[in-house]
Amino acid sequence: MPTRQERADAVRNRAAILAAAADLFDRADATTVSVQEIARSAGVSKAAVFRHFGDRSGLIQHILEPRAAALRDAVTDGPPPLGPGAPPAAALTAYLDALLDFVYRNRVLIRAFEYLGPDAYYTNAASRFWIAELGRRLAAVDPHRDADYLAHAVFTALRADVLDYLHTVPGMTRPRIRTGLHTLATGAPPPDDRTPRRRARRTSAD
Amino acid sequence: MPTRQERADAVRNRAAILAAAADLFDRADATTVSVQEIARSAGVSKAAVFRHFGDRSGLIQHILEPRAAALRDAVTDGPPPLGPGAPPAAALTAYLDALLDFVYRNRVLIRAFEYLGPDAYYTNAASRFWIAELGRRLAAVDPHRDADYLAHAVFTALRADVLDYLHTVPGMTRPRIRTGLHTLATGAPPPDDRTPRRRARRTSAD
DNA sequence: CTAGGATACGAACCGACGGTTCGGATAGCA
DNA sequence: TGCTATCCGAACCGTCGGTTCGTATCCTAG
Repeated sequence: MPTRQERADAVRNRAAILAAAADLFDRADATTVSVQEIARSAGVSKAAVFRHFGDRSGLIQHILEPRAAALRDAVTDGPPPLGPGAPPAAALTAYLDALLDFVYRNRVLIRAFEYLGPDAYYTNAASRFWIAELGRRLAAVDPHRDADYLAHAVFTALRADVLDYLHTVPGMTRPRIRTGLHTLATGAPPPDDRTPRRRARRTSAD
Repeated sequence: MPTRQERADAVRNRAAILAAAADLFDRADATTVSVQEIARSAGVSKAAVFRHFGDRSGLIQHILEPRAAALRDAVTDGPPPLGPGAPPAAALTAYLDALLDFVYRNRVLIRAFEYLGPDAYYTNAASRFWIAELGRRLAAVDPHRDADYLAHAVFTALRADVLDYLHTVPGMTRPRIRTGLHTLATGAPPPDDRTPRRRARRTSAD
């Protein structure tokens, strides 16, 4: 029994919801966007949103997934150093840079996801993949450290809310965060680091 | 004009609310405890809770503050190595241990606080104090690293939700987290570390 | 082209949330 | 004892994520 073709209005509405949601999530503070708003912005009833995506979490995942797929492909099948085959140190550097970039570009959406529930950020399939891969690359660089713990710690430092906070409140620039992140993961700045060396940097007198 | 003495029932109710809230928060998942529940458990109306503490955030802070005060005093005025006067490495080790212990003991309450809002965890006065002190001790140990960034990263690794997750999902023990945390902060395990050395530790086959 | 059954639609509804309003009870003070 | 500032709880508010259900729409078989 062949499944009936999907109704045209259903296809249209789902696309409209996705577009409206992506737009609203990317624009505003993620936690303040209600499903009601998204539905209204898409010209659709709230029930339609829940029918298509199950719940708020499903909607967010549907927007985030295609964006994450590109990075995942580059990591598993792309050319080195991000893809497989590069020497461990270069592989780790490229991976950290790619993750930082990805989280930063999608930070509002990821924050919405983090905010879903206590462990939502860590226990979803995508994050588990990133963490496992991070652990592998860390272990390849230095098998003496506890790569599993370190992977979780570094991944935590990559949380969207953390990056957002570091950027807006203490005003840390992205290169500085990048340097700090690499230092955290490897004990040394990345090879091409351009941030000035500093001794006993003092907190700015604010 | 001398202020009238506070009404006895007001004093009684405030104490009852604090006790009930502390109990509920310590017991259950922090994010699921509603003000309604607290009020009912204290034998008081919901309005009474808001009258005494302003809002949910105020209530949580009122419970957390006295617990934090003890640690803060030990850090600023207590005997070394937690208090001032110890050599930098010992001061940092003691501080990390004290923070880890404090967060772990009060993790449910702190999670409730973290959950209040996006930057609530970092921007409140107490956290700013812990982060600044952490930065100072980190800088004293190694002035070459970016102590300000590192302080934020280590403090993030000390978030209650992170510790809770590490403990319950990947099943990391507290000594292991402690070792990882010290390694993160200093590049080496704490001097009295007892966790077995491991090379290329593999993720358990789950 | 049309009839009919599947399917998606939105309006109305649900319980619970944090927070507010307000008239009435009550405790402190003279 | 009586006045009054204070504190009380019941009822209410708008909004949230999520569900129910009668109806309108769309695909498809004849």
